[in-house]
Amino acid sequence: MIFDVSIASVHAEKRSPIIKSLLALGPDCLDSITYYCEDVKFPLRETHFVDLGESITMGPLTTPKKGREVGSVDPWTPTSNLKMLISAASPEIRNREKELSVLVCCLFLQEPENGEESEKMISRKEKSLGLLCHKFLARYPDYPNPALNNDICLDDVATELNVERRRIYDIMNVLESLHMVSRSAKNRYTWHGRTKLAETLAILKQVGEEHRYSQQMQQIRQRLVEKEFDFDGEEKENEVVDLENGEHGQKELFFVELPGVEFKAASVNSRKDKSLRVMSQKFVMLFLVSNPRVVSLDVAAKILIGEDQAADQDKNKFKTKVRRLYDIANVLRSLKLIEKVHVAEERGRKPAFEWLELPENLALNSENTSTACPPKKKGVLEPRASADNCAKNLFSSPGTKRSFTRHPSLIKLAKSIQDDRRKINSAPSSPVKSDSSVNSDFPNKMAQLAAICKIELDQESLPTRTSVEPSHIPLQPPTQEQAVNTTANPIPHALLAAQPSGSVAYIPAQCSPLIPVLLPQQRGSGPYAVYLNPSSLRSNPLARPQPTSLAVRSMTFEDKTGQSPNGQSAAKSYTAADASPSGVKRLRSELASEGSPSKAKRSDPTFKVRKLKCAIYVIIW
DNA sequence: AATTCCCGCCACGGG
DNA sequence: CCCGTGGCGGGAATT
Repeated sequence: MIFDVSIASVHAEKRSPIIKSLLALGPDCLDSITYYCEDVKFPLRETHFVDLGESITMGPLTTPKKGREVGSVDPWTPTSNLKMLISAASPEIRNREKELSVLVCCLFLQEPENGEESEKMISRKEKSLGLLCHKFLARYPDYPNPALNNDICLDDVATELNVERRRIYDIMNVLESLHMVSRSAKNRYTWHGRTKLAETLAILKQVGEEHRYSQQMQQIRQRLVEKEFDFDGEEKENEVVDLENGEHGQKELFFVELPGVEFKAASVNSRKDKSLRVMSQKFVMLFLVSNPRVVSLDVAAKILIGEDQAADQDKNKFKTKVRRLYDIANVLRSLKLIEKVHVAEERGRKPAFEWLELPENLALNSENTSTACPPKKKGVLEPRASADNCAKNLFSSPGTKRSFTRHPSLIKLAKSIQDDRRKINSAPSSPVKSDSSVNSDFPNKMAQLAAICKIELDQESLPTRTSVEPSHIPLQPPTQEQAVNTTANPIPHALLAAQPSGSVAYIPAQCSPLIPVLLPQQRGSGPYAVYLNPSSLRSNPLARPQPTSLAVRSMTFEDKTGQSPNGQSAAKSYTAADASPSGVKRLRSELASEGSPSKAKRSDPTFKVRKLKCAIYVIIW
């Protein structure tokens, strides 16, 4: 049996990391991967990967290449693989009953060391705007083919991501501020991805300079410093007045548009609104303009206020502004444009964000920029760059030249995916809800799970990201913003370099007990659970009962009591309603909006997992 | 206690 | 008046 490997509902362009991740697990690990189909066990490994192996060299998993790497790239380690993989997971999985489809999901759970606390820490994070944005972004390619249908229907998105509409607006607003999307009509957006990003940022930077944001920031910082350092006297005399001096008096900044992406529906161009959009743009400008590309929240908030409604008593205004900034920051963060850091200060630390350079910009503007082709990633990075490109080619649109032979079945696969995608995109999408909602929330669970895993990973593998104290300060006048820790990147390299990348030993050592998770019980060729065979990875005395798909199912969906069927407490499920006090409230409002036809039924059985270590999320069909 | 930021009420403007 | 938008701030969850 030959299986094609693909990652359902993750856009083709974003799949290669996942595939690479699988490959990087190493042959020995692949050996131990097993999948179950109707309780029948099949060996996985080569059947799946030989296929791809033809084009995607197994190189990465043989020689880690530990040498010097370019800073921005994660070292090629299982951990980073998993992280990539997880971040690429997406909720959108359409029913594809016709095709041979196998869903693979390996969940590595760590035994609850002392299982009591950490009971429900997931609830809030799992609803964060950043996470939501992640899920949203996974559905679309970074560089969409303009010829294709890149339509976005808010209703569909909201339904599929299982969130209130309101939240989608938040995301769309900041995406629009970067011209990653544009409103095409009511309830409709067009996806542009990152094709215009560099251009937009260039413009924003320019506008930012025109507005002298750099100077303004400097002033504010200055003020803050002396206010705090100088006997904290109350001489708050020097108002924010001179900020607006110059001919820019009250030259309110409106939405910065792009030549190409004008406002489509000639309706929306009113004044008042677009606040979030504009604020987002300003926020970004601050980064582009300030020299150490770090801006703290309060400074940003001050500037945004000062310019908006001049002469407005702060305090509450300030607080609100900061709230909005968090919102914006969260989506910028999931876009990987900024990252949270802290600036050192006498009074402890201040929250701040640091701009992350676009990989696009690293390659300068030495090539044609008109195509929809993503900028190459500079082969300098590492050997796996070739595999990367190749993987990309495997799934990208026809026409792109590829230097590898594409296996016939892969061609078919790629085509299939695209057809599928087309179908999805062109599906009727008025206020009509997705009919086949029977299984429509399964993907959500998957994504949720993966997302949760990601969070866990982020937290546990990057503990130094925000906690390191700056030991050196640039020679320039030490504005607080400059005292930023810059150790974030180097650390992982140092640590991980020590251990062989893609090492086989890593998995067993780190992720001991393995619990398979999922899945939906659709008839036909529904998804099936796959997991690493514990025995082959590590002799576990408490050898779990050989999980059948049934067992798996019950483990994740049928346990409402919070007690895992087979005595395991690693994975449970519960309904949103009984999960928290707020659930009651929500329930009520749900009932209130019952009548709305476009309102998706919010049954929200959420996974609760404790001590999640890492997860693999693969879909095969 | 401070920091984050989710949630959803409700206003606004177009149809 | 209805509905799509999205400003806004209470207050809960986290740190």
